This record gives sequence, structure tokens and C-alpha cells, in this order.
Amino acid sequence: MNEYIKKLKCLGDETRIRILKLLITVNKELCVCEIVDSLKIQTYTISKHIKELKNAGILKESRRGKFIFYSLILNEDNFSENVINLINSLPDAYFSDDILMMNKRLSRRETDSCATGLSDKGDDK
Amino acid sequence: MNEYIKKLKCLGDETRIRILKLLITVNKELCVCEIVDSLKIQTYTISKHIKELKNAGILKESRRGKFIFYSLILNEDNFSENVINLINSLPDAYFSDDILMMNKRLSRRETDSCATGLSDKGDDK
DNA sequence: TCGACATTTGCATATATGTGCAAATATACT
DNA sequence: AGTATATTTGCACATATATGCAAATGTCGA
Repeated sequence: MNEYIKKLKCLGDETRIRILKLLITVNKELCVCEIVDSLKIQTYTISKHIKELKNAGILKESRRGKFIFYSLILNEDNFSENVINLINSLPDAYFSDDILMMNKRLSRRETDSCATGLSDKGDDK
Repeated sequence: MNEYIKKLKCLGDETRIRILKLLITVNKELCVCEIVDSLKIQTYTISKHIKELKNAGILKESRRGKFIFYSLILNEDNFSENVINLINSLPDAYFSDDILMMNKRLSRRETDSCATGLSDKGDDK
């Protein structure tokens, strides 16, 4: 049971829920800097929360060059699906700013990869 | 969002999940001593976990005489339902002993001291 | 009121967790 | 090699949490 409790414990933090909501919404990999820009939270804070989500078996990573992309691990059992349903049952209003920011950030992707060097936050907000 | 995060945080503990699983399974009120007997965990430990579940708005209490009965709060939103689905998607094996004990304990409701509060359980709200 | 029972609470302690900063690692480019 | 970018990690600190015991509270019935 510990495996599941670890996952559940991970859901008890606002930042981690916000990260998960982004990944659920966009339904693809996001790199750390994209998550940072979307949530406007320090990189090392995001990094540490992602690490926990990874340790709990909720996220997987894949490095491509300088970037590390994270995405949800979707298992066969109903558990993953129910986690997603649970998060999706939270009021959208809590996440609207995050999603807006994420879409803005993702629109700057040139290929299917993170838009290098474009995370200078002054130009088009 | 804090209200929901508090609830999610509550789900990150094995004892609390086991308590919730009992309540979901039996689908009625349980008194503290019945939960204690089912899970074989100290009364004060159960009491404290129940207190957190209550503070998070997951459980409600109703005192009848010496006994305090607890049951799930079911809200209109999908959240409650999804919490239940999530807990129900955990492997039954983790809870089989608990459920067995609970059924054993509940079958004594008519004869046991704890059953005094239960003889009039027809008015369950 | 007293005693028995059911449950909660206060206190102590050990452990876990979140956050911030600085430094470290990893990779790409020149 | 040296620099820039992306991300992680180690350390420190404050706060939160779980647990155990003893004592307190609330309720019933004699």
C-alpha cells in the first residue's frame, strides 16, 4: 500500500497539484523552464517538487539536450485515471492563470521542443 | 484552493485511508470504538486522525450518548465522488483484514455495549 | 454525586516537509 | 578549455506531522 500512499501524499501540496494540472491539461511533455514560467515559482522549488512527483512514480523524465521534459506516468490500473479525474474536479478558476501562462509559453515553441533562450520574461507578457 | 489541498493532504496517510475505506465500504456511520477494533490501532491515534479528517471537511460527527459516530460528508461537487473512486481503486487486498474485522464487529451491534447507540440506527441521516 | 465507559486533548519528542540560497552538475556552443 | 543555459542538490531553518502517554472531558446509570 505504501506505493499508493506515497502518491497520495504527493497530491497534498498546492504547487504539485498545479504542476500536475498543467501536465494533464496540455497532455504532453513539459520542460522545467516551461513549468517555472507558467507557475511563476522559483526553478529550484519546482525542481524539488518534480523530484518528489518522480520519486512517487507519478512523473517520468526524458532529457533532450539541455532540457529535461516531464510527463505523467499512466498506468493500467484505474488509479492514475482517478487521480486525473480528481484533479480535474477542482475548480478551473484556481488554474486559469497558470494555463494561460502555459499556453503563452508553449506558443513560443519552435519545434516540438522547448523554446531555447526565450524564457527572458520581459518581452511579451 | 486551500480547502481542497487540505482534503488532499488528509489522503496522504495510511491510517486515514484505512478509516475512509471502512466508511466507504460500510456506507453508514461508524463509532470510534468500531474503527479502533477494525484497524487494531490505539484509540487516541484513531481519534487524532479522525479529528484531521473532520477538520478537513471530509467527515462529520454525530454524538449519540456515550458514542460518537462518524460518516463521510458527501458534497454536490464531483470532488467527494472522485475521492471515493480513488480510494476504491486501491487494491482490495490492502483492506481485507480491516473489512473482515469491521464486519465481525458490526455483527455484534445488537448485543455489544456499543450496540446501545445502534438499536435505533434506522434514523440514519 | 460517583464510577464506568467512550473519546478527546495536552504535552513531549522524533521525524518529515517546504523554502531559500549558493554551489554543483549536465549539456551545448564557440 | 571556457562560457552560457538548464536543472539539480546540499545545507540551514522553520514549520508541520505522527505517535505515545497521562490526564481531561462528556455521557450514562446507580
